[in-house]
Amino acid sequence: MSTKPIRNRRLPAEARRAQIVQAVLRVVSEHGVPSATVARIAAAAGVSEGTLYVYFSSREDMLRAALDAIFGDISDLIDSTEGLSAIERLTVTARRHSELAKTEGGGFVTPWVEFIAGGPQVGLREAVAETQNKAFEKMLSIVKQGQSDGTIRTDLDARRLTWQWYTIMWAENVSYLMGLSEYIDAGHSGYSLDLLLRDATGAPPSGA
Amino acid sequence: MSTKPIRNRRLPAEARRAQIVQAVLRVVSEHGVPSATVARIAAAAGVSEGTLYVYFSSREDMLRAALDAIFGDISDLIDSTEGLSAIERLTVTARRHSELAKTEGGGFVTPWVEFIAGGPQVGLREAVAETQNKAFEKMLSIVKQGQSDGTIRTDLDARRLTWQWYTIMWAENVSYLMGLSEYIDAGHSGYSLDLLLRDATGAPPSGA
Amino acid sequence: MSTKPIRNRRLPAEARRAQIVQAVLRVVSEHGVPSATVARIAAAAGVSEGTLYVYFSSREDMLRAALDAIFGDISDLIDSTEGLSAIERLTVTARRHSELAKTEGGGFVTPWVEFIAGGPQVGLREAVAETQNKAFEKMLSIVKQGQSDGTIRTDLDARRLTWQWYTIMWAENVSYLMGLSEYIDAGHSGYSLDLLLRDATGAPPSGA
Amino acid sequence: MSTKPIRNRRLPAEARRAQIVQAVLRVVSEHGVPSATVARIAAAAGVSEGTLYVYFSSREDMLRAALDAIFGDISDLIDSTEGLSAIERLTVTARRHSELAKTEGGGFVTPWVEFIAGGPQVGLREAVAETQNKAFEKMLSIVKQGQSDGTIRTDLDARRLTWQWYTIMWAENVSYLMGLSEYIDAGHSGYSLDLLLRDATGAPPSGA
DNA sequence: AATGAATGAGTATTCATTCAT
DNA sequence: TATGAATGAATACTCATTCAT
Repeated sequence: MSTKPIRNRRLPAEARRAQIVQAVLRVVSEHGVPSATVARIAAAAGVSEGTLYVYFSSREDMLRAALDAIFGDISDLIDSTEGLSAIERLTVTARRHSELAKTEGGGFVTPWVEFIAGGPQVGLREAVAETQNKAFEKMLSIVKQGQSDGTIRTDLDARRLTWQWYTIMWAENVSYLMGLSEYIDAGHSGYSLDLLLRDATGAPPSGA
Repeated sequence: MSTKPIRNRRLPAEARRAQIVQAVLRVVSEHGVPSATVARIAAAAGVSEGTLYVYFSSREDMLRAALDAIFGDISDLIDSTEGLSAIERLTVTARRHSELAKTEGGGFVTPWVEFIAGGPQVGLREAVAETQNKAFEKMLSIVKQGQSDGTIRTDLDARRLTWQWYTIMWAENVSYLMGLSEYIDAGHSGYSLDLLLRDATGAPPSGA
Repeated sequence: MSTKPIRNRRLPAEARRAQIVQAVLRVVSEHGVPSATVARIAAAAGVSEGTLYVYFSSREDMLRAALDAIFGDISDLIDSTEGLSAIERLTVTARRHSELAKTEGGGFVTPWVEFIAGGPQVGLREAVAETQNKAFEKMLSIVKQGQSDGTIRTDLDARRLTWQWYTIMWAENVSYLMGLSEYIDAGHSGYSLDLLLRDATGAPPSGA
Repeated sequence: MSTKPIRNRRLPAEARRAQIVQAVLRVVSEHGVPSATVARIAAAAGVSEGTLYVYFSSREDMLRAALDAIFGDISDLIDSTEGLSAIERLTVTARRHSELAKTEGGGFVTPWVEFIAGGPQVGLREAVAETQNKAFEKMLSIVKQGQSDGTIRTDLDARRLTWQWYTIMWAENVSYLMGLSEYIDAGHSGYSLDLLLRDATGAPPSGA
C-alpha cells in the first residue's frame, strides 16, 4: 500500500543511535566539526532535531559518539591485518591510511582529521586525545609483537618507534589539512616509512 | 614617568595595533582559532570591540595580522642561526622549536599549531597555507645551501628532505595539541631528526 | 475555550506567520522601512527575534511578505468594485483610497507609502517596483475595459491615463507622508480626478 | 615651498560650513540619506569626523543644513524665472525640474528625493515637510500673481492649483524613486501639465 | 580650530537546547 | 517515542558621538 518512505516511528534504540552517528560522520566529513550543526545532523539522519536529544544529551555527546565510531573503524583496519608480520602490518596499515585519505569520502580519515582540527572549540580536545591514545596503544602492541618475534630490533624504544610511525600519518593529515596535497601525492611519506622501517629492522640504508 | 597604561586612551596607532595582535595570539593560543571571537580579543586587549575595527577591517584581518606576526617570529628564529652550517641550522632550529613548545605560553608555536588546525575552518586556509609555504621555502633554501656546499647528499630531493624535517615539527605540534607532551619531553623528535640527518649526510646508521 | 493567547507557545505555523506579517506592517507604518528592525518587529509580534527566523529566512524576506500582503489588500480593494463601469471603478477606488488614508492606522496605505519611500534604500527596490507594476497592470486592465466598451476615449494612451490616475494617489500618499493631510482633507484629489476623467471621457471642462 | 595640499587649518567658519554642506549633498545624492554616514561626509568634505562636530551639533543637524541648502536652490530656480508670466513660470520651472532630475548628479532634485525617501528614519520628516511647505508657498505666490494679473482663472482655488502642480512633480519623483523612468521619459508629466494649465487658463481641451 | 582614537549601543543572523504536544 | 515551535545567548560588524591632545 505504501512505497513512500515509512514514517520514522519506532526504531530500535540502538539502531537509531547508529543511524545518527553515521549522519554525524557524514556531516563532519563534509562540513567540518564547527559547521556540523544539529540542524544539519538531523537532516542527514532524517529525523527531527528534537529526536537527536532523545538519544544524546547534547551536540558534544553526538560528536563524542562519532569519535568512538571512528576508533572502531581504526581498530577494524588494524585488526584486519592480523596474521601478517609486524612490519607488514605497519606497512599495510600506513598504505591503507594514505589510500583512504585520498578517496572520495575519505573513510574514517576525513572525519578524523576534521576532529583534530575542529575539536578544541567544542571541548572535544580531550576526547580526541583519548581516542588518539587508544589508537596509539593498538599500534604499540603490534610493535611489541614484532620485537618479541624478532622482526623488529629490541634495542629500540617501542613507544618511540610507534610515535615515529604516527608522525608520518599526522604529517599526511596536516598536509591534507593545509591543502598541500602535493606532498601526499609525491609519496614522500612512503620514503619516510621506508627509512623508518629499515632503521627498525636493521636493514642497510637504501643508498648503500 | 610611568609606562603602565593608566587608562586606555590615546595610544599611538602602531602601538595599539601591536597590542591587539598580541591579544589575538594569546586568545588563539588559549581558545583556538574558531573560538577567537572578537569579544574575547577585545577583552584580552583591554579595548572595546569597536576599537578593534578602527585598526582592522574584519576579524579575518586580525587573524591574518597575527599569522604574519607568527611568520615574523619563525623567520627570526631561522635567521638567528645564520653563520652555522646547513646541518647545524636544521638541528638548532628544531631544538629551539622543541624548547619553545615546552615553555609556558609556547611562544609562537602554540598559536601556530592552532592556526594550522583551526584556520582552514574559518576561511584562513589560503593564508595559513601561504604562511606555511613561506616558512617552507625558508628552510628549503638552507637545505639547498647544504647541498651546494657538499654537506648534504645531492642525490636527495631537497623538497622531500625539507618536508621530512617539517614532518617532525608538525608531529611535535600535534602531540602538543593533543596534550601528548610526553612524546615531546621524551625527545623522540631528536631521534627522528638524527635518523633523518644521517640519511641526508650519508653517515652510517647509529646502530652499526 | 479561550482564543486569547495566554502564552505564545504552540501556534499553528500559518497563524504565526500571519501574526508576524501584521507586526511588520505595523512597525513599517510607525517607523518606516529602514527603521523596521528585527528587534522592533519581534517586540511588535510578541515573539523572540529567533522565532522570526523560524518563519522567514531574513529581514528582507519578512519585508517582502509584508509587501505581498499589501498587494493582496490592494487587489481586494480593486476587485471589490467589480460589476461597476470603468469610470465608476476608477472613481470609487480612488475615493476608498482617500478614505483609507485618513483613517487611524491608514490601512494598507501607510505601510505602502513607507515601502515606496524607504524600500529602495534597503534593497527592496525591485520588489517594490514589481508590486507597483502588478498594481499598475490591474488598474490598466480597467482602463482598457473602459476603452473597449466605449466609455473612455480610445485615442488616449491607456498607460498614460493609468499613470495619471496613480499620480493622484501618489500625491495623496506624499502629502500624507509629509504630514500635509490638509491637502487630502481639502479633497483636492477629487478635483484632479474629475479633471482627468472629463478629459478621458471627452466631457466638457467643468468651467464651461 | 609646498605644492602638496595645504593642511585644512584655519578656514573662515562660514566657508567651512558651506564646504561641509556641499559634501553632505553629494553624499546624499550618491548614497541616500541612511547611508550618508558621518565617515563618508567627513571624507567627502576633506575634514576629519571630529571637525564636523565643531560646526554641527549632530548628524541630523548636518542633514538639516543640507535640506536648507536645497530650499535655497529651489528658491533660486523659481526666482530665476522672474519677469516671465505666471503660466510661463509654472511651465518653465516644471521643465527645468524634469531636466534636472534626468541629468547626472541631478542638481538639487536627486538629494531632495532622497530626503523625502530617507527622512523618516532620522527624525527628519518634519524638517522635510517644513521645507516642502516653504517651497509650496513660493509657488503659491506665483499662482496668485497669475490670478491678479488675469492670466489664471480667479474662480479656481489657488492652493488647490498649486497642489496639482506639485502632484506632477511628486509623481516624477516617485517614478524616479521606483525606477519607473519609463513614465518620466514618456513625457506623461508634460501632458498632465498641459491639461492642468488649460484648465487653469480656461483654454479649450487639446482634443477639441 | 582641528584632530582621530576610543567607545557603546545597536544591527541582522545563527544555533544548541527545551518542552508542550 | 518523536516532534518542531520557540527561545536567548552569542556571533561579527557599524556608526554617531565624545574628548584628550
